Amino acid sequence: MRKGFYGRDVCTVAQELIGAVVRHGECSGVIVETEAYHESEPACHAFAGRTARTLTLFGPPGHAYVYRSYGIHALLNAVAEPEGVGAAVLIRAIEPLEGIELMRERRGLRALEDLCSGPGKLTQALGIGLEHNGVSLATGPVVIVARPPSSQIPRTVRSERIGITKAVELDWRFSLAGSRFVSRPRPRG
DNA sequence: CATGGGATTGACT
DNA sequence: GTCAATCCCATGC
Repeated sequence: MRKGFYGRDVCTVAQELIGAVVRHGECSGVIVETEAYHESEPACHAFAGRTARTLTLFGPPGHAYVYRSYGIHALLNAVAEPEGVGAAVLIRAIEPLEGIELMRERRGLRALEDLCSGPGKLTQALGIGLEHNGVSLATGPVVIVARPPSSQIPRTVRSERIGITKAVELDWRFSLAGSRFVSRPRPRG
């Protein structure tokens, strides 16, 4: 992504990441679903302030924040807002693009729609783990690349975030309209 | 130091 | 629809 992309309002970053490509090694996919999290609202890990766990959330924008969820899954976020502000965009689903056979091996599945249609699924498919916490998304090994400027601007749908118990009223979930690679429950429309 | 809950998934009824 | 698996760490005593 261009310089300065991540250091802006986290919702803007979340919406504009739809259509970008995330890549790790030979595997890649188009981002079709994201959620924004900000230190000002209680669903965000940064809400409680700086801790050992959330340190990268407050670090420079454009780096990966990877953490373990429910003791099992690694979830991939892109740190946003200026350094010192705790905010990140959760990558919730991607449309598989390259390295699909390797993704199928890692996931133990064949169906394209099931490979990366969830935040824990896509990290497993791409081979992303806690060891990638803090890496730069510009230099890798996990990178996010902008969609071609000539390509059409993706039509996005805005809805409530998934799986949280606090600040559920905020419409901070963004997904690619009509995509069958979005996680469930699907946004209305 | 003990405890409890979580930005989930997959297997099963 | 229900439910267990499994680990990090924030919180409270």
